[in-house]
Amino acid sequence: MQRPFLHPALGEVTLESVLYALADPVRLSIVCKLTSGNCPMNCSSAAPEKLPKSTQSHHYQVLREAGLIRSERRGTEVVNTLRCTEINAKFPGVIPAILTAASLAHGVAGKPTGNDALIRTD
Amino acid sequence: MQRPFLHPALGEVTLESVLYALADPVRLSIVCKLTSGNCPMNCSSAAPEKLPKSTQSHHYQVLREAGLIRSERRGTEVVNTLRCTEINAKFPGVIPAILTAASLAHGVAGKPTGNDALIRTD
DNA sequence: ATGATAGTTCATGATCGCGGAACTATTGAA
DNA sequence: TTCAATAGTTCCGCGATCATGAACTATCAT
Repeated sequence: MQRPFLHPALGEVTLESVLYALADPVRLSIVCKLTSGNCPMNCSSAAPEKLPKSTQSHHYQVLREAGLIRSERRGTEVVNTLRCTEINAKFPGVIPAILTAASLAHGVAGKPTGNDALIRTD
Repeated sequence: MQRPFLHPALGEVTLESVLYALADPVRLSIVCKLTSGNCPMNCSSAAPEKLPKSTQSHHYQVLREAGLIRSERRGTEVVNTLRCTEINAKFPGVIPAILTAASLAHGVAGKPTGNDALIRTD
């Protein structure tokens, strides 16, 4: 727990890494919880239950390095805040549209490569 | 070349798979070219040059299975069209915001996990 | 000090993605 | 028709990435 958190400067944040970070159901649900709940929220309360701590930690790292969240140590826990105003300044409308779509699509469902039930057309 | 193309019905399309598909610089540039150019466009002319055919083919498969493009065989080539009106009906504003951000961010740059030059904050 | 809590780091097995090589299908000559 | 060219696809192997249990670190309360 000694290594400091590394956050990209806004200039380093790429659209691709933001999309990549949000393309995972776990991370998308974390971001949704952070938007809806009282924003400075510790790791385990924003992550889905029953997910191993180590896995949670890696997901937070991805979100952090993508520039989506800022993490700070507060005693024994880590509180995370969205950097959505910053990101929104750089990529206008992207985050709001995604979060709206996520809540439209009810709660968040499906896996990154959910390609069941494809229909043939050729 | 015999297996027919499989396209997900709109109901099967998930936000996560759409974001995942667009999180790759190659695929994002393909989608950008499809929006800007005359839309029904064959594979090699929409993909970046110097990319191996097999890699291109895999990328088109990802875009197709994410529901972002529709592919049809026309003689010896495959023409691809965006399904953006459909997708936009399901996830309003997401695709336009991403495409706008992509062109803002100049042409398209950076890699999915581009985490160089992080700054320390803790 | 001891234990509890909250999260990180390490190591490893599973999965994924890229790309070369071989293959398939279609078109256009000879 | 056969032959070559064109446009993609499919197979396969290797390297990179991901998820998770186990061990570790840091902080707080008693």
